[in-house]
Amino acid sequence: MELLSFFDSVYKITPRARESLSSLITEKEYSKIEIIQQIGSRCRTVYIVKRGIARIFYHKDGLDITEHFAFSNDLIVRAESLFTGEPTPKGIQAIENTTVYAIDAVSLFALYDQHHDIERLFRLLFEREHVNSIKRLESLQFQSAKDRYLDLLKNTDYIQKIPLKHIASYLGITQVSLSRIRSEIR
Amino acid sequence: MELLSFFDSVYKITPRARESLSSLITEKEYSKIEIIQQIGSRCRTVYIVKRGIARIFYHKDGLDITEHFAFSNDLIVRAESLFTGEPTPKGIQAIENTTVYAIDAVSLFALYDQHHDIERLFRLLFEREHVNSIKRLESLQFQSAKDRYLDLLKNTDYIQKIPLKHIASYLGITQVSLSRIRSEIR
DNA sequence: ATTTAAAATTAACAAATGTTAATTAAGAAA
DNA sequence: TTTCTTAATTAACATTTGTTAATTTTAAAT
Repeated sequence: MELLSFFDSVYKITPRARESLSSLITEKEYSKIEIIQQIGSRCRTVYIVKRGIARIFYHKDGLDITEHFAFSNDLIVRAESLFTGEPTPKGIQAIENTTVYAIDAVSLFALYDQHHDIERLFRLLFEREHVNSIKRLESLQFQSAKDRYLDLLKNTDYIQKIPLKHIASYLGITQVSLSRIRSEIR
Repeated sequence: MELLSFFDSVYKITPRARESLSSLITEKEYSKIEIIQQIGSRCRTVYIVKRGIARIFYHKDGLDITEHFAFSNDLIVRAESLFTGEPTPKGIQAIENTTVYAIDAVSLFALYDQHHDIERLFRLLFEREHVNSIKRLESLQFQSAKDRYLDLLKNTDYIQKIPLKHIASYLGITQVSLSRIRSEIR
């Protein structure tokens, strides 16, 4: 399975662990716009995008805000819920027709006890997410919206497949501001 | 040791593991303003604040920007370096006279191999940091500077011990803007 | 205590981003 | 295609935040 070789590239686990882990992995397909996890739910599934694009979003003052985009091989979890067990005001939605690998979190965490190396693999995977959060923090803390947009253009393929309203809220600005920035650039 | 009971409250490890871990823990004192880790270095130490206040900071366009504050029992690491091995443009500085527990990261990671439960303990500790990063992201993405300041006031004791210029950059605004916000509040 | 340097405030003006509303463009459904 | 709905753009004006510089306050050093 493609996912297992991706995992291998992060940290190689024993064949036995690999066997146990692969039995937890299922595939799910979602069509464009479809909700993968409802707002307000608990995060009890670790998703990894196989193909397509998904986003984490929430509502604030009636606005729809995108917190995160995920592309191929990206994890997509609502960590503030997965790690605490608390419900989260955030949901997950497919932006394109999207296939994800899904791993039940309770079963996964149970496997951690039996296989030290599975816990390590996922520790390393989540550490990458952690670093991503920090990078994003840096850009939101002290870059102008225009610079954040230019960085996003530079670093993110598939960007043209994402509705601009989602990009705007991801950047922390209104859609109108993003339009203005785009017109300044050209 | 106080630190070990704090660790116990997060995840209880075996006495043997506890023994091994405690042999790695040293204490260091830093006086106000003193640099704990230089900008540009690699993060090879996990610090936990015993008492006092420390910050993670970096320079951007000649400005000093505070990315993070740490108080008693808070971890303070430059995760983007600790988890990747790369140098980081960030440094660590004591804001008050500060005592930290220091754990050498290389030795710690070596212990992970021998003690599954030590790896788990630190996984859980770093997960908390990860969740903190996400919370901070939310506030920077779509709250006004005034709301961010009010939240900080509400949630953070000792805030009055931190120079306003550090608070301003932490909030992603200039010191002048923070002064303006403070005068509006009263 | 006095002096000195650094931090915080204030004010005036500039730039960036938000808000509302109208218009155009794009995409989905029939 | 044609129609209809949603997304994106544009414009005008409001608000927030930035910039510079002067002033006051606070804290450090002597």
